Amino acid sequence: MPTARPRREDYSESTRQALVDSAVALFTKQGYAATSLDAIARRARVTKGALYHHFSGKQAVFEAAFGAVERAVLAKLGQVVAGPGTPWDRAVSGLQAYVQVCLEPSYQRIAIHEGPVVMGWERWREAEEHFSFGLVKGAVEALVEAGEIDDLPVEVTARILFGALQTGAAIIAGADDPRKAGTDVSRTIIRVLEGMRVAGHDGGAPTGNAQPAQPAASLLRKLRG
Amino acid sequence: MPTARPRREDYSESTRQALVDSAVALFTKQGYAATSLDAIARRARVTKGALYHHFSGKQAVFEAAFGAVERAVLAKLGQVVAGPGTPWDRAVSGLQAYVQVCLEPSYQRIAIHEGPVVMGWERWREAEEHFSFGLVKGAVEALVEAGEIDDLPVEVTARILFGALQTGAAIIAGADDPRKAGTDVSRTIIRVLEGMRVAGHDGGAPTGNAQPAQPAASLLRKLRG
DNA sequence: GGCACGACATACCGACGGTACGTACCGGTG
DNA sequence: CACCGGTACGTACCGTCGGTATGTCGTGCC
Repeated sequence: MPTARPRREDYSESTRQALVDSAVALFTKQGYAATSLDAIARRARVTKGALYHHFSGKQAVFEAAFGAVERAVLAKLGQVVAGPGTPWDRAVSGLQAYVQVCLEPSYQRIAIHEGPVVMGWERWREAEEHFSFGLVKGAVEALVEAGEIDDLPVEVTARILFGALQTGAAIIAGADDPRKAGTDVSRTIIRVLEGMRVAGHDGGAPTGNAQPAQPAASLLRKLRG
Repeated sequence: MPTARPRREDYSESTRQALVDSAVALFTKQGYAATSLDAIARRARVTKGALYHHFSGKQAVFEAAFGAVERAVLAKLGQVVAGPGTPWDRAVSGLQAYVQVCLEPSYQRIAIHEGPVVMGWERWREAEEHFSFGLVKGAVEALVEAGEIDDLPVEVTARILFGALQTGAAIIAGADDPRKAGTDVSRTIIRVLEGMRVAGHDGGAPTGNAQPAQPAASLLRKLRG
């Protein structure tokens, strides 16, 4: 019996959203293993029964939280990389925006650190394809297409760059002086990018902007829920 | 031989080792959360009571497994990076050796993927400082000292490179064709390194090799146990 | 105005991490 | 050789948590 006002009067969707919000908050603060379903439900002012009505289990709750965090990030970054300028400019500004996003504790913990462990690496990778990694990959593809960087294998280059970005974000998040760490990381990664630039190339002609991959797949629907 | 070592300690040590081996095997196969202490003990042909005699809890068991895996890797890589040649050559060959090491499922799962989550990022980072990351950092320091690469912040550069290496390893481990993925990853990362090279530099004078940081700290003793 | 259905709550089970305690065995001592 | 202390386990048990089965209340519908 919920002591406060019964949630029943609200809509089901609101309850589900409250559960997701609760999960994001608790997973971010305590991590997946240390967060109980009872705690998640209690914070949303419902019981475990309600939780199991909306989700098939703890992992499903995590994936919903993961999806919520990723969609928020995607909304923030989508504008930046789709903005004006050359592919190179957009890549650099997107990079800086991403580093900024990575300071969000929820993204750090849920999407980057615990995501692969809880969801399994393969599934996590598949999901990431449609979210932040999709943006990075699109940016790299645009750079190659524009002849800005050497024609390395796109997939591998994008993944490695993605890994470097995540590590950079982790550095910033754990640093004593996040501001200084932020500039250090940005400088270093941009230096890496410049190192991969084709010799004598310093700003090519703009090309059509590359959209991230098609959404498709039932996984997407689950994460979108 | 100073004092006669009682047989009992041999047996005890052997039991502990069996528990660690069992833990490494099961954590690698099933992951931390899905592995029960009973299962670990059973595989070592003892009971949970014995396990709790040797370790303070599940996390301590994981850290022992982590230490075992990391020490094995360190032994393998230590020779490579301490070998002959210029800092640049040693860095490149060490890089390739590390990518090779990363194909070990135990290292992938225990050291890289679950380590930060189970031990906590800060503690994991502190431990890594004395193991594989220590080697990478040492190599980067040597490169900077030798004037091979630009004087970016060493710590940040090393960490980002480390992240890139791990990601590369993960790519190889999950690829359909590991051989092709291996060459792609090596090529890409070496390209990244070359991109960071100081312009017009293609092989400087050898310098004194930089040792990884001092071992010290009680954490080390625990992991060494 | 019953009635089916969705949206929860309640009660309970099994598994697992952790603890308390019992016990067999070894080495030393008188 | 009897005795004793401590180590290296085994056994029994508890609390918590993920998951399930079932009950209940409101609401739209005929």
